Amino acid sequence: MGVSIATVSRALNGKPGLSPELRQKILDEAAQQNTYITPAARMLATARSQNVCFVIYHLDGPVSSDSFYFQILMGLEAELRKAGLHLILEFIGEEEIKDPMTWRTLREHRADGIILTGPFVPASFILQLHSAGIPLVLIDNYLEHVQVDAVVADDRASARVLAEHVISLGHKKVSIISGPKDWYSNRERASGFIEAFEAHGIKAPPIYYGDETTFDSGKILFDQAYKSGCTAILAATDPMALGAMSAAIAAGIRIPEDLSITGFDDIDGAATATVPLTTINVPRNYLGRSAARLLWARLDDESAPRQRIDITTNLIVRNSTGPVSKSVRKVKNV
Amino acid sequence: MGVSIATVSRALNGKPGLSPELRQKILDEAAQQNTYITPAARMLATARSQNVCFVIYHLDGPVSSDSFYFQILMGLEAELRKAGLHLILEFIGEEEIKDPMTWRTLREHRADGIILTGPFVPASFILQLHSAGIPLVLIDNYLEHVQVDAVVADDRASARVLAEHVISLGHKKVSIISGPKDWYSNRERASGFIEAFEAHGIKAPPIYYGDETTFDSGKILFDQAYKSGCTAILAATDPMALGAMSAAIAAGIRIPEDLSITGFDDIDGAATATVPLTTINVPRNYLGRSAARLLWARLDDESAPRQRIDITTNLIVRNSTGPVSKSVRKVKNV
DNA sequence: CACAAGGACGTAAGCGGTTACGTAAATTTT
DNA sequence: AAAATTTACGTAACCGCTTACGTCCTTGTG
Repeated sequence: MGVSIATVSRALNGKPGLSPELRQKILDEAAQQNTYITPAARMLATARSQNVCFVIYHLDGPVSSDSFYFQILMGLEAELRKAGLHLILEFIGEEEIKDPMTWRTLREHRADGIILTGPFVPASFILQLHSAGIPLVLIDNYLEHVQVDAVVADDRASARVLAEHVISLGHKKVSIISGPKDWYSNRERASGFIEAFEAHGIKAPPIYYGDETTFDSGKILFDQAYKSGCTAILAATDPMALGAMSAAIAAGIRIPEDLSITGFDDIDGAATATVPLTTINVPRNYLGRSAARLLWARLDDESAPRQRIDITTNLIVRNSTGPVSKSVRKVKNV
Repeated sequence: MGVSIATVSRALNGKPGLSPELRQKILDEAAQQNTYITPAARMLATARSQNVCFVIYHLDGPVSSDSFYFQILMGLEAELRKAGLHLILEFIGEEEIKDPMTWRTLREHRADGIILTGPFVPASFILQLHSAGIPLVLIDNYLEHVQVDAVVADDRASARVLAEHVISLGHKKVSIISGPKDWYSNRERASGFIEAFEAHGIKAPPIYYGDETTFDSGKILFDQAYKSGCTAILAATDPMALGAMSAAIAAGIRIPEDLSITGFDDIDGAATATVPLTTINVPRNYLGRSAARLLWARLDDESAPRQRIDITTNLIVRNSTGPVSKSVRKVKNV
């Protein structure tokens, strides 16, 4: 009591121009009365919401990699919380991707910054946001030649590691099954696979593209891929690998004796599949945390140099990969 | 131009006291200029944020049913969007559960209402929120004797259906493996199982409790459960069922010839497990949508009678359940 | 045709903070 | 010791919207 609201404001916001004793007294009193700054008023006065919008861009229909995003979300929330920021979640689709300005959260300035993800965000959309000067961090997306903050699981390097593993088991005839090539991570992964083979002087494996990266898609692509006479199939995602595995087993092909299969992402079902899947584990929680920290830094200093953070992943070797067996080739040659 | 801000406000908010022509003109002009009401100012003036907070209460450590929540989130967001509401996501743990007032989003009044979920939300916490008069909707939780809005997957009825299926296959000696009994859904599911058996005059199956509802937990409980000489195991969750399945297969037990196993939830890996799992599918997206609609109605009319919405689930019969086989019993009797 | 009633729109007072600016007291400078 | 700074805190003008109230112009009524 007896203190002006200006002084209280200064105390609560840790601003200078106030004696330490008075500040402490105000702080104590506020804590005791469980008082809190009304966000609306602060927002109005400062034009800052303390909100961050996490945006998942998806085509209509179900989002495939459910738990992938959820774990990112958990990491994100935990880290934003430390910075006193709140998390607004939004899914955007076809309509708002055409024109960012139709996108309500953005138009309303409900968030101070944006964390954007999704497997196939159009570059034009990212560019529009970026040139509008909105603090932005990309997850699992990246634009060459444009300075925009991003945190990505190092798909290409991970793919190389996975391919190295397969090569070390003696496989030389390999097929790659992938989803649409305009998805950033599909491209990166395929490139990584191929780089590894070329580095070993092995002919680049053929890539079979499907429309999706789902279980069914893997199942469908299996036939083509196997027909090429390969001893190993590298899938762009776990669901695809699982689908291929399912088709293989149905065809009486033994895994890994007759055929090795690898996935990518280490989804929930990978460890508990018919044959536990050799795959790449992405520390998703950390992906979220890094994105949050990156955005925080950006909010703090608009002019700081843009960063790209590569998160390293882990090769998880399970039972779906094994040494190439001579006998199989014989059978196939009959 | 030439219109007072009061009139614009009335037009934009669809309030009366304005000629249709002028209203349309203002609306058109606003749309054209891509103007939008500043949320902060509106919040300050109306004391409403247009935000809804989705809260997942979890113990420290990883949240198990990842994709479960994610699909709820998607449904929630889609439905809230229709109502012009925004979704704030928050995970709360031990600290804030003790005293809701330590919980920042609540204290700051950043959200107009709350949607709360988590497998073991303490009743005391729910009661505090409820008695504080905060618009609240529970997902997969319910308090007897307290009038609070809730949308729940009908665990008990689903469990009965699942048990009926197993009973119809001839199983009489069955074991139940479950997680902690203080989790709402674990209790409900076990009750449903037992009800079905009692309805058929079959002795209630024994329940084996674990500390968690995970794959590992199912693996561990398998031994005890199988030792009882059962021909079927009903698990409280899919991961548990998968864990039990893994342990069974490792022990040379054939599924479903020697042992039937059922899960619950139809998680991603259920269909692609070693033996595709018979389980209960919960329409999670719809769970989220219903919760959103319920909260919206509540925000609209505080005094409306509370509702509890039971979402019906679907029995998914796959390959992990089969008729009880006589031969197995013989082997066991040796 | 005078007057009451209602409709259409403008005026201005908040909503609860932030912050540039002003002022009095304490401290340093010369 | 008087002047010049610096420090500590209060004053008040916004921030952009909602809404009670006031004014003016229509329209209805006896």
